[in-house]
Amino acid sequence: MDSKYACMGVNNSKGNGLKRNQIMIDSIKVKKIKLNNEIASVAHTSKVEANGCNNTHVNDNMFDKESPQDLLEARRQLPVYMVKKRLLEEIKKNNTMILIGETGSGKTTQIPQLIHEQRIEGAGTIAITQPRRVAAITIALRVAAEMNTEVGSIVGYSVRFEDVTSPRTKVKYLTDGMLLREATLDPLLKKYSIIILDEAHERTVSTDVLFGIVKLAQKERNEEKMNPLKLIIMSATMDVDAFRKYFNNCPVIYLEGRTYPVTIYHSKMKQDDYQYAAVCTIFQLHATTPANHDFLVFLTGQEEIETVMYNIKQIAKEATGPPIRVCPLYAGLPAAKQLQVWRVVPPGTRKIILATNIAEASVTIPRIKCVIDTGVVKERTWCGSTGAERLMVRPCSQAAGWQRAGRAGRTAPGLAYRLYTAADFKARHYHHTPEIVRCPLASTLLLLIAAGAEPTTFPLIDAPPPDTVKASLLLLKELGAIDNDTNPKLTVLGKKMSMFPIDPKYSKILLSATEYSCLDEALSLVAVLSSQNLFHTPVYKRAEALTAKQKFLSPLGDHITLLNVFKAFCKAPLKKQWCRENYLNHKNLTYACEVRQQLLAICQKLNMNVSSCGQAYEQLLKCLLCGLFTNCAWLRGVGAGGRYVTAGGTAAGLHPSGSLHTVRPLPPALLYTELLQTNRCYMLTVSAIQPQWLHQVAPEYARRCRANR
DNA sequence: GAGCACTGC
Repeated sequence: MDSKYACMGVNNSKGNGLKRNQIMIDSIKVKKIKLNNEIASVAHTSKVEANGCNNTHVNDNMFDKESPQDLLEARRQLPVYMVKKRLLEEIKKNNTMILIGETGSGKTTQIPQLIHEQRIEGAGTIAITQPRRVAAITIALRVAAEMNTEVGSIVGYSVRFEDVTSPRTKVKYLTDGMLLREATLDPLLKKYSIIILDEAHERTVSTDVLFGIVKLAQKERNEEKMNPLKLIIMSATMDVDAFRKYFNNCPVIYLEGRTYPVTIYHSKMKQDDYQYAAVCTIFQLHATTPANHDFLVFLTGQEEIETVMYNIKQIAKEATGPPIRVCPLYAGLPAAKQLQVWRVVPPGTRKIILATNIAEASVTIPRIKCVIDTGVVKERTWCGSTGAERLMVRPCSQAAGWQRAGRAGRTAPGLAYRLYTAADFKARHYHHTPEIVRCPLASTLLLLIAAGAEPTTFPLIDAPPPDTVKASLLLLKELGAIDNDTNPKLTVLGKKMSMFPIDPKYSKILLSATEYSCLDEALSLVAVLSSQNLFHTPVYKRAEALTAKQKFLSPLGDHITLLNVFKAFCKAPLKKQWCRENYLNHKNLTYACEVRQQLLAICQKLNMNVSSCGQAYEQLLKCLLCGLFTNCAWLRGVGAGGRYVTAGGTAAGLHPSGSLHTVRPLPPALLYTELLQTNRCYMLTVSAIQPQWLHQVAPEYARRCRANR
């Protein structure tokens, strides 16, 4: 092996016949955990990878090939199946428990089935939450196949836009966000007798809030002598001490997983340029390893991936070794291009996948032999005082490092090259900071208040900064959703706002739209604003992409431009082709259409009149201001040197990618959707407004703004 | 005249 790398613990396989995963040998976490019940310690070298994987890429045919006998045999091979008797005893005995199961233990697919076979759930339903919709869907399909039943009957799933359950459903997989939505209608979650929160270590805002919801529901149902609620917290690896403390020292059970050993190499020296180090490592390995070894390289974003891809292609022309197929993989990539990653390459060709952390947990790529881990991740941070967002490249956590390395051991033993030193790795945080302490909280708080909780006393494992809570409550007060910001109660408007699965600023826009006779347009625009970027701009086709965008541009600003794109998409007969020609993201536009339908259904339920403002866009912009009035900026100075200042006093510029960037004279006042902090502070998705509109739309806020300015 | 990771309702 190249001397650039120091090898860590390669020969740690135990002599007792247990071929343990290299990742688990570094047994920090096993030692750290004080186990109440060490139930299972089963390891296998079976040729079949456990099917309990939580992050399967969608594949409709995946489950059809196996006969019921095959399925049963596969189930029996799973570590969790081997210890089912003791596990079930523990589940019956304890009302709350934490279950730590490594990848491949089968916990997600088997435990709900085992519980149901024993009818432990009684008259209620078993809910199993997942952070991602693909996971909820594919696991439900798998479990239905294993139980030899149709999905939607005994086994079902519920995700946004899709509810495949029936009154008969006893095992229900759903996204954590979906269960949270259900909690606003029924905070005691009465229809469930057992709730399993899976992938708890990911610490999404929804899971963190659900912890509190289910804890309170369990307590209250107990006190009111209602049907009891059993809780199981499941996770791969996690900060068990914090979780145990939170759940009153409940028992912890450890289940061993089943993955293949991955040998980890660390860089001996600190690397100053991880991109360069990645390219060097790729070609060193390329020259020395067989062509059928696929590489997976973790990078931080689209631009970086495109640059590295370009460099690889240039160097490959002169390098020795087999032919190379490079595949980019990031969320913003159109779906058709993403699929290249799963396509089989001709024999003798090496596949090199350049991915963001989408490949860390969200999708699984088979046959990866080598992982090259740059050790960095792009993370969104949010500045509460200015409201600006920032994307920063930072070192990833140890947990992420293990997760990335593990991607090489899914189907066979693998190798992982870390482009940072072992000392660097050890110095890192074990986990990343939970999302709830670093994001805006207005929508979460509105949901909590709607679910009858008190925001100030609600139990959370990690409390968000008090300033963030205060600012978010103030915003809800200003939007008219709550009556006061110390002991908040929902107003009539707030009750309606909480019914929409979108940012409260956006639901306020919709609820104001009837007044401006523009609900038709507002629905489209809010749907687009709630989706991801509609424009696809590859670095090397920037000019073409810009030209294509011209025909949608509106001099009024980005909001009307987005509306033009959306309207044109709805009319286009051949949507996929049309999107390709116009450098637009078909997936995100389709998603926006689905969101619009959902929002429309809620508006109809509220008896709102869907009228159109036609070309009278001033109406629409005033309506936008009803929800976004805290996002105004005013011109300071004149001419090209004109600068804008936000209500919070932050100096901000027009982003060059926006529709208003070249418009002169500069509008005296602007409405922006987001603030982005890079080298400078930029306003994103901006429209021009008349300064007096703010006084018409939000007089109280306008007065306070003026007083502060 | 710059550059946006990933989820979810």
